[in-house]
Amino acid sequence: MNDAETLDQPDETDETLGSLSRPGAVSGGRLRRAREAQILDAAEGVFAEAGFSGATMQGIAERAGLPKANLHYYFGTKETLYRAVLARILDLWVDAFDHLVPERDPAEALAAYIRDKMHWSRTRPLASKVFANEIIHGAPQVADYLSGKLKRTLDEKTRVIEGWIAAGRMAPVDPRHLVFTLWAATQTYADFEAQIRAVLGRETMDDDVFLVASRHVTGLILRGCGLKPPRGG
Amino acid sequence: MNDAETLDQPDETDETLGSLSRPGAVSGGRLRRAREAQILDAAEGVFAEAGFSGATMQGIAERAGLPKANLHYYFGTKETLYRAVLARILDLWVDAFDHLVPERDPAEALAAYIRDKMHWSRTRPLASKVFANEIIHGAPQVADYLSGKLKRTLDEKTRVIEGWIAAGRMAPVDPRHLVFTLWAATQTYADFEAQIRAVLGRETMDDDVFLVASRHVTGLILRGCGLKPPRGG
DNA sequence: GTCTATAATGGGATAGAC
DNA sequence: GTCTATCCCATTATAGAC
Repeated sequence: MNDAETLDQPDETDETLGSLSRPGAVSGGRLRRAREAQILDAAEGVFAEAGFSGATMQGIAERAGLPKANLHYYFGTKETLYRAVLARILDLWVDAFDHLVPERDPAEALAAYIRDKMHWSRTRPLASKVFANEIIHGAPQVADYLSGKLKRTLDEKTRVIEGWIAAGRMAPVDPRHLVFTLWAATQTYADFEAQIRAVLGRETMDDDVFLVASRHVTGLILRGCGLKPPRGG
Repeated sequence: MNDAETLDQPDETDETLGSLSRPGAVSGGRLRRAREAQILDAAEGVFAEAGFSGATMQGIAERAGLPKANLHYYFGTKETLYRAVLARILDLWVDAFDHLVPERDPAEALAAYIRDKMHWSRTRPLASKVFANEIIHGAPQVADYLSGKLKRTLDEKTRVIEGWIAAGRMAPVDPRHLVFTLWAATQTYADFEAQIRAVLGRETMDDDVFLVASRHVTGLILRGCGLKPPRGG
């Protein structure tokens, strides 16, 4: 199909999306890094709003304030640029799972995970949308990341949750499906923001919506797991 | 922007996507209806896999086993065909809310709603993906439906849930955000199926996955609402 | 490194025969 | 009503001047 194999680097410690700069380009150069970030920011927005096929290099160039040819100079092709955007998003999300460790109180750990995920939905909704779009269309670019690094992380966290359950510290919930629900319940405030705004009759997703949403998700999930919220929130 | 206004029919009883056949075409004709369904099925699949921009009329035609020009004969433009696909999906989903009525037991009502929604994720994942894609990209075609009919339905069901809470029949949960969580937790098994399969290490989403998923979502949400599952499920 | 101009492709839409 | 052949535009990518 496509060259998705080049994304998979099972021999390396980190199974991220791999080498994303052009073959001949050295990574250094403060100016280069700044230009790349400028282009990635613009691309994230356009890919989020239009999808991969709907996005145009011209549109990304205009949003970045650069001529179109510069994008090709820095990233070669539209697909490479798209993969670079995805890689940045995965880097962003990988850390939230660190809260789920055996020694921590389950209620505190889950509340912290929800807080972090809601934070990214609030501050980086465009990144979330690009990722959602990629998954809906069958994950052609990130399939190896999902079945590799992400699967191993989920397996590890599944054991943590099973440990909590075995110790009687929370109700017997399917750990993997609990995580699916956590992903869905938090990311919906970024991905489906248009629907939520519409049915709430709001022009914008303000802080107060996210405050209520965070309290709701935390309370509902923790009660669902037989836990009490750690704080008055 | 676009002609979204034509979708809004505030004076009619039903705020669906409105007249979707071509202006001159009479609706009758058994053969016509069959051909339209054939095209809509193919279009749903291609739009789900590729998005609106990524989908090609050629690809839809091949999937339907028809020449490309026939699609234009029946639906005029690509956008009209896309709107017809969306309209069919909304018709499909509108009924699940009927379970949430004041006189019914909250646990039974919510469990029935979850069951129906999981059923659609299981049997019509492509439809769910087309809708998800539309919302992620800002709901350009269904904005009026969301802020019209769907908002009114949600407002009505909010009052039902508030009634249950006021009567002490369930825990005090924000009704609207509860619905957002229900939508997210059920539709994720259709929309994010590629991710779920990848991290579960499965080639296909079989019945057993949906069985576990349904039990999980029902149990977690009902406990989160301070309710006990109505059956042994 | 940056930009203009252009080549090459792909796809939506339609004309017109049957 | 159905289908083939074709038009025309938008878009990716690149050549080559600066």
